[in-house]
Amino acid sequence: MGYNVRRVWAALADGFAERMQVYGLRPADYPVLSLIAHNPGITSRQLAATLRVQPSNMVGIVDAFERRGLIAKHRQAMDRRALGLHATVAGRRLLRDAARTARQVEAEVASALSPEENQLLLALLQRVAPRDA
Amino acid sequence: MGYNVRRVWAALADGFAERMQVYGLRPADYPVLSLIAHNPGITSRQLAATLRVQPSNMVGIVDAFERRGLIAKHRQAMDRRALGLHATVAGRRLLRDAARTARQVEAEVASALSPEENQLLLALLQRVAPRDA
DNA sequence: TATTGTTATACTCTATAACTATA
DNA sequence: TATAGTTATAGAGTATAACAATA
Repeated sequence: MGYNVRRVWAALADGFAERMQVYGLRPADYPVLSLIAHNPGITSRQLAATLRVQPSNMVGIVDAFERRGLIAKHRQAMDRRALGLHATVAGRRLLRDAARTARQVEAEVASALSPEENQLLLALLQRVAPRDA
Repeated sequence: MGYNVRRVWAALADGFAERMQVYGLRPADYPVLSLIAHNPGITSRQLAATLRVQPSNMVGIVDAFERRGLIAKHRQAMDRRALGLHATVAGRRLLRDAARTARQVEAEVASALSPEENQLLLALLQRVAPRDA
């Protein structure tokens, strides 16, 4: 069971990493850009908490996005320590394309099963996944 | 889907890593010891090929096992470059205990589903898993 | 005092390249 | 010349510790 979960996960992760290179994104970059685009004004601290990663590890990712013009930082008025992050038009466009490719990777892996079986697999995985985390 | 596979995999991997510490084993150590115990005389080269890892990465693991008295190396007569690896009594005992614990981790994760549902999940995962790799 | 973003640093995992001794 | 084991090293990825600015 652990073995098979690992194989499926490895197949998804490898295919995902390879396809994201086209957009200049590493696997860890994608969820960060997605969170920023869908939660305008989110801080790097909140990103780290959501992704269960240390805040220091967000710095490089966020800075690279800013240098590429995919996001902009806006110092917040109410708490001048915090930097609200916002996806630019270019960032949203890149994310849209990357998300489409990500869905393709999932579709390819899922092609081994019928739509009903995929739904069933998803439901079973969700019940097995830890409740809180 | 990728998200849920990742969550289940992370839960399994974290629990597994934590429980294996009791035996002084890191996650990557377990399959190596298991392969040696079940394939007496296997070489580090064969281990690396089976686990799809570079041969150089086997050195530290195998040497640590030898230092702990869990395995013994025997220079092969027909090819004096190769070192056949054999689990010692202590190594087999440790593996037996570690394997029991590993099964417990799987059982805990699987406890969210009925036995039939677990079988179904396993079958679906096997069909989604890549054919060759 | 506590928190945000940041720097510097360390550890793990895995990869490549080059060496030695055998073949 | 090719292969088995090994060494040294490099690159991700993620962790901890400590700092300046702000709360």
